[in-house]
Amino acid sequence: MPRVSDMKERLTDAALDLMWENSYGTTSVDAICERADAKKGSFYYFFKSKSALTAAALEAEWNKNKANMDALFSPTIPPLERFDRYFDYVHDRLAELEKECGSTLGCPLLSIGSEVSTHDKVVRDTVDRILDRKVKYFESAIRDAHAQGFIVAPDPEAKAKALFACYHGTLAQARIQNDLELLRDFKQVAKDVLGVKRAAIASSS
Amino acid sequence: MPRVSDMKERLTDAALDLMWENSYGTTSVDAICERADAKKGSFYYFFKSKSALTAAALEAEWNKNKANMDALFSPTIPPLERFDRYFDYVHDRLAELEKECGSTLGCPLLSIGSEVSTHDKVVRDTVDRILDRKVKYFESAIRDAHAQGFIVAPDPEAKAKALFACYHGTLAQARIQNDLELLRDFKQVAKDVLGVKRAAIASSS
DNA sequence: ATAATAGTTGACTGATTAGTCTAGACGGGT
DNA sequence: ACCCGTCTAGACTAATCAGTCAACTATTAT
Repeated sequence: MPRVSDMKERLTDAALDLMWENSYGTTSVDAICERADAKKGSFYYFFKSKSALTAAALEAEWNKNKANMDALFSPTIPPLERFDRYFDYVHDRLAELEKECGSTLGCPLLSIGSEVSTHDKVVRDTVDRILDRKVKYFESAIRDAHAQGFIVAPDPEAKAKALFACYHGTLAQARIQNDLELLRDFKQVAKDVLGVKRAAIASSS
Repeated sequence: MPRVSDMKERLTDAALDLMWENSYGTTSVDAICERADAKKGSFYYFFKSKSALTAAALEAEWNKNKANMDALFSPTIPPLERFDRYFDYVHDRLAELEKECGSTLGCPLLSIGSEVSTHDKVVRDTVDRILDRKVKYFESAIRDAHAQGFIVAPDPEAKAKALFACYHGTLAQARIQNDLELLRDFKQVAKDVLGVKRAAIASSS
């Protein structure tokens, strides 16, 4: 088997970077090729369309992040702490990206998914699948928290979906308003959604 | 002053419809003109660019809906009931649109805003401004609910932003997954976020 | 060394894009 | 009747788009 090329990865990386920073629609195949230092021919050797490349890019990103997610949501960590760590992690990553590109980027799954969902089944199904996987981390943390008596959550799946949606909404707002600070208060919002008993709140006015 | 034309409104209506159903990027000026039964010349007589038209369309949509929002969030209605009515209203409207176009569309401010925010200052600022106005309805309802002792919300602005983000996140998920049912449970989520005292919950398993 | 496979090149196509421009149609005020 | 400002018509441009293709190069297993 001759030649081993990293072109495929260069292309998916380039595509995700550009689409995350801008959008699916404004990211042209030419621009992806330029950033990946590829030519058109290589692009269409590996991917049959821009849409297929996008789906592949999202899957690749997921694979890169999976180990990280597994660690953040490790059953060895107290369940409610998993959320705090996860929210911190996302915040820090977005802060890094903000330094690089000057904008608060939010979640690529959400922005690309929302942009494309009504007219691109391939990408939409991919986004759906990945979101499902992510929500499972929430779900099992919630189930553990319930079992350990930290919260009351007889329906962990519904709770997980609700919290997930709230978090992504906050990420979307942060992107639109270009303001990472909107994520700051989310840990408390999460506790409200989860129904964690409030301890001493009435300290500040 | 000769001639009064409804073209401007036809164009903004057409633009919003198309962009809501699909996206900013996939909605071409030609397509907008076709749906509005206009010619290119008319388009650029009224609007200096696609971007300007989009901003105008979003503002126009806001103006159409403002009276409705005022009614839904009327101070004559008990504050927590305002939210329930609003969520019902949005649900019903999205259900209608779903019948017409076969997809759950979510919130156009969010999808267009998220798509465009990093590279179109005109549209982005417009979206920002309108979102700010909408969140004010939440804020004053929360303040009233606090004053009347239904909830504890010493910082109504923060609470309003949090609830708003959660709601929009849920709308975005519904769009991506093409599933309006995701909105069904939101009233309870809203109560959790708001910190409404739970009454009889432990009825179901 | 050579053949077969894996990957690369870049010119090309035809469709579509946002936006321009000139000529003229319409309709109310006088 | 006719003028003038509002609006419309639609051909046009130049750029950009996704995608195609046939020729080419590099690598490795034999």
